[in-house]
Order: sequence, then C-alpha cells, then structure tokens
Amino acid sequence: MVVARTPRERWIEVGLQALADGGPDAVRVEVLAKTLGVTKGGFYGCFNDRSELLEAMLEEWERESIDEVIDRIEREGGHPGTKIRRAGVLTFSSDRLLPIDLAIRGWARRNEAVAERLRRVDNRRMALLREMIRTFCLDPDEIEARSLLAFCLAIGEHFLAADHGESTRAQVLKRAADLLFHRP
Amino acid sequence: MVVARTPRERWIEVGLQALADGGPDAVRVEVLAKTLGVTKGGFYGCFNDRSELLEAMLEEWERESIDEVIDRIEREGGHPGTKIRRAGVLTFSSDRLLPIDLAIRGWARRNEAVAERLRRVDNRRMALLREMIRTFCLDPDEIEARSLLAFCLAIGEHFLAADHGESTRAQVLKRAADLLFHRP
DNA sequence: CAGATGATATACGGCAACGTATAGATGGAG
DNA sequence: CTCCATCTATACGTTGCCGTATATCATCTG
Repeated sequence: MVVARTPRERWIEVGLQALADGGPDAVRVEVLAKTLGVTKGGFYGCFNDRSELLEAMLEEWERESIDEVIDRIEREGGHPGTKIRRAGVLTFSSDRLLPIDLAIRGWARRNEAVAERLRRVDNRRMALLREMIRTFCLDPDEIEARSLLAFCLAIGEHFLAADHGESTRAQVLKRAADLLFHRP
Repeated sequence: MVVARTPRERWIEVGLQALADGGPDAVRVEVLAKTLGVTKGGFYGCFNDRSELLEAMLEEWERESIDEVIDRIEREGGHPGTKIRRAGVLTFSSDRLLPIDLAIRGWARRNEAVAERLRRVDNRRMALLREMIRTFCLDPDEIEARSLLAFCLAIGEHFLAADHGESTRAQVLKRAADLLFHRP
C-alpha cells in the first residue's frame, strides 16, 4: 500500500479553512489543490466529487464541535459554570473553530442538510447553557429565555457592526454576560 | 428617448432577491437576466460590470433600511417603545428586508466595504434601542449591554438552529424580550 | 411614414472550475 | 534491484459565467 501524499484529512482541513474564509462557494477543488501545492489529481482518489468533500467537512466539523469539545468538558467535569465557560473558550475563542462555525451558520440558512447538522450541535450547546443557568434560576421558561439570549449574544455579536461610544465591544459583552449569568 | 424595458431598478431588485436567497456569489448577471426573462444585453447599458450592480444593491439596501424605515418612524413619532417596536416590525418582520439583511451580515464578515455600510445601519438601529431602554434604565453601561443583547437576539435568532423542548421559538423570544425590556 | 436613437438579442472569446482518462512517478514486496 | 500497486500530474472536453462587439428591433421625432 503506497501512502497517500495528500490524504483525505488534508483536503478536509484546507476545505474548512476555505469555508471559514469565503463560505461554501469558495471551496473549489482546484483552488484547494493549489493551496496544498499539488494538482487536483489526487483529490478524485479521496472523493467522488466536490459535494462529497463538503459532506466530509461537515462531518469533521460536527465531530470536532461535539465529540472533542463537549465530551472533553464532560470528562473533565467541574461546576456547571466552569463547564460552560470551558465550552465557550473551546469553541468561540478558537481561531480555528469560530470562523468555521459562523460560516456554517450562514450556509445552514440555505441548505437544509447543513441546518440539520447545526441543529444537533446547537442543541448540545443549549443543553450546557440550561444546565449552567439552572444553578441560579428556577423558572424553566426563564432558564430557556436566558439560554437563548446567551447563545444569541455569543453568535450574533459577530454579525453586528455597531459601535459603542467610549466602550469597547468586549466591555459591553462583559456587562451583558453579567446580566444573563447572575441571579435576578 | 426610448424607455428602458428593463431599467436599473429591476436589476437591483432581482439582484437583492438573489443575494437574499444565495448570498453574493449567487448574484450572476446571466442568471438575473434569465429571471427577468431577458438576456444580459441590456444589463451592460445600466452597469459597467457586475461589481457596479453589487454596489448599487448595497446602496439601495442602505437607503431602504435607513431612509425609509428610520426616517419614517421618526416622522411618525411617538413613545420610544412604540418607535423601536415599529422599527423592528418594519425591518425584522419584513419578508423582503430580513433575508437581505441576514445575507449582508454574512457578506460583511468577508468584505470591509460591506462591513462599513452595515456599521452605518447598525449604529442607527442601536441608537433607537438605547433611546428606548433609557426610558426605564439609568445606568449607561447597562443601557448599552441591554441594547446589544436585544440586537443580538433579533439577529442571532436567525443563525441558531436549537430547539426548545415544549416551547416554540416565538414563546422563548417573547420571554427573552420581556427580560430585556422591563425594569430590572 | 421614414429615419434616427437607444435598448436588447445574439454571437463571440476568454477564463475558471468540474470531472474523466491516461501516463508517469513513487514507494513497498519479493 | 525489480516489479507492481497506487497515488498524482497532465491533458482534455464540458459548462457556466464574464464582458465586448455587432446586429436587430422598438419607439419617438420630424
């Protein structure tokens, strides 16, 4: 068995990078090949076509977003507050995962299969948020509302262009998080 | 002077529709022509090239989003709560403007010129939110935090795929809005 | 009614990307 | 060292789209 010089995983890796930088339409086989310093020759040995790469990219993203992040924080355990904070750091502070995450959210609006995967990942994350907020809030409806607010803040922040006068975005985010995560 | 059968505005209109449906990469001159039931012949009489159409689309969107929505609610006046509610209805409940708005947000992440326009529009909207929240909240930092939360909720909601158990998204949104818009 | 004017259709060349076919290179097995 | 399996480079045909050039067609004007 001759080893692949450019294995499947590398195509997926640069594919996710291209997705993060330019959306799904920027994931072009020949462009990825150039990025890797090869031609597309080997690509069609790993994948039947471009759509199969897109599928594999989503698979990998879902795996990294759930298996790696969530399973890892569950394994390390700790107080719910610690856990959700660690989950936030692992996904939304990751220079790697965050741009991919945002790109996939835009993609999901136009593609039901992508939306389905996103739903699985988002439901896991919402479960963590609820768990954390339940530690200081009793009303289930309010738990749900605060969880949605927190999630929307984490995501929506990156889709907003507004300024905040003297304050920085980080300062306003901090204050907003305080409102959500402290007993009313 | 012979009238244009397909004037500039119609290209912009179907362009915005294509943008809403498939993002900026879906705005293809020949595709729009087919949508309009014509060929691209007349297109290059209205625009020098495709990028000029994209520019004009953004111009039109900014105009509709600010001049029409904001100026209109300012003119009609009323209590800040009434105004911001009317503004929300006019933009975020619009089957026309909302999908364009969301598409532009994704686009802005990859294009500085688009981000600049979005900033102008978002700053106007944030100003309305602050004005409303100031009616029941005194702390300027908290006003800013609540405004950001409200805006992120309105936008982020559409980029989230999570479910809410027995509740509907609309119910959770209602409760979340109550948390933000009522005196602490 | 016959140009003239201006909008649109048609035809063209070019480019970028897809997917296929084939030839060549490379590493492991004997 | 040689051969074979397998991966990759190259070349090709096709498609979709851009932008240009030119022909055609509709409408206004005299």
